[in-house]
Amino acid sequence: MLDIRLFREQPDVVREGFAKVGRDPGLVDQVLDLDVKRREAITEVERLKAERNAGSKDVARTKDKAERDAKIAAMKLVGDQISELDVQANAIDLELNNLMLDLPNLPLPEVPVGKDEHDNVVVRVEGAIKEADFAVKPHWELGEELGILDFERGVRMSGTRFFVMKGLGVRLQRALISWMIDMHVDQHGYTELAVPYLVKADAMVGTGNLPKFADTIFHIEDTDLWLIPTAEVPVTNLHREEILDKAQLPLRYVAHTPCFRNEQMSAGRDVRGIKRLYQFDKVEMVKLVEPATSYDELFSLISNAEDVCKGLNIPYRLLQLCTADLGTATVKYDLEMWAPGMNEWLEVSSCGLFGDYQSRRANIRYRPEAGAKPEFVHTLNGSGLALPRVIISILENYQNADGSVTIPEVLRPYMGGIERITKSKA
RNA sequence: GGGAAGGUGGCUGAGUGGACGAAAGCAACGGUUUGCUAAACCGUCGAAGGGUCACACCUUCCGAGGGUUCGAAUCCCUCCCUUCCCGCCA
Repeated sequence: MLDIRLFREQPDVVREGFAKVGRDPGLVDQVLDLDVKRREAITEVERLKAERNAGSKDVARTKDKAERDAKIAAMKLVGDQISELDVQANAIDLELNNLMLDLPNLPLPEVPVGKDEHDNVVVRVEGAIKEADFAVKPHWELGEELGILDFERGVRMSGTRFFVMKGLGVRLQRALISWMIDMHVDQHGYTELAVPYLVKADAMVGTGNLPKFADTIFHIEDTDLWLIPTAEVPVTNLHREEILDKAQLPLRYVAHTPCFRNEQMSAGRDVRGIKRLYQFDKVEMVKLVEPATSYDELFSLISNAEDVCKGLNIPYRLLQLCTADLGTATVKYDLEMWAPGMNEWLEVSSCGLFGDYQSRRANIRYRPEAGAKPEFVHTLNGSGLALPRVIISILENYQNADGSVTIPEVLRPYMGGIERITKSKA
């Protein structure tokens, strides 16, 4: 959510930002109009309430019965007016609030303006793509042959976009999770969290998933619980409604969770393999920081995610997303790993700086110094990394001519020293 | 799920219809004193919104939402949460 003062003081800045992300700049005027109406209503209601408060105190002091009754009668009238106007004021307030919750964040000036993902900018490519001297198989073929991916049975029990992982496939995923989290904790200074996978609507509103993106997340019927689409939701909301000490910042958290996404893409797109699923595992990094440091924190976040790619020794590239792809961030970079079997770059991380957009919604503040007014923190998050896609990249980059897959060296200590996945030993 | 007791400011904790945004203590912050540390003393010390150049000032908030009343932290209703006991279960 944006600061209403920005609309009052610099409406053109907001209009320009909305235009860049493809939203109607006229929304600014809707906000301003409601803001004026809201303040008029509040002023009037408050005037009446002040009158009633004074009048009620006067009643308490009045001893004469007749005089007292007259004053009570007069205040009753004021009370009736208040209840009437209160209803109006609340309606305006609600309308404004709903509108504000629906509005996007503003992109930073440097973000390239674009219409869709084709306008994202490749910042750099790291690692060389090796040409194999055999036909590289896509992971779904390789995984089924090795007996570590089972699509048929996953679909039978849960439907399309679900799968089952077996044997060394699961072991590989577990190894990745442990290795990545250990790296972020031991080398990058994050604190590990285990969080709920179901959260209340308020938490979803806090991170911006509700109300706007309700059709992309799963809701548990007859409850106020929603399945998290990413650990970003419970982790960012960890400190909702809190005023933090400056000394606590920056807070850096890492958590592994499953992620549930009600993908609304066209039928038939990305249906093969484990690229796009209704449920997948991810290691996520989240930071709550002082505004002045947030931009630097974004680049250290990206670098933390890159260290995972580097450790696995898989080619990857860094993309700066254009205004069409920002989601609710002010600026965002993606990491994409090369998948030679699918012959495409796979998004394995999305690192965004959200400014105070989320903290304002979730009401997460800090006190810049003792006695000072609380201010909103800045929030950031980035995958570190998304598992099924990293597994795709490992299977496809580390496959051998005989159909086996070599385990990346960094993961071997987490897999009991196993060096490769073969058909007979999967 | 059943029973009991509770939810008040950063924390502890008074307050059962009228000057209560809320006693007191702790913590924090500023100052005085002191050779240093500590202690003592004095003062400040919740949030949101409106308003103001800035103050002043006004409104709201005592788990949440309704209700009663001229007036609610205080009375009534519903819900949520916490703790303990019982049941159930990993």
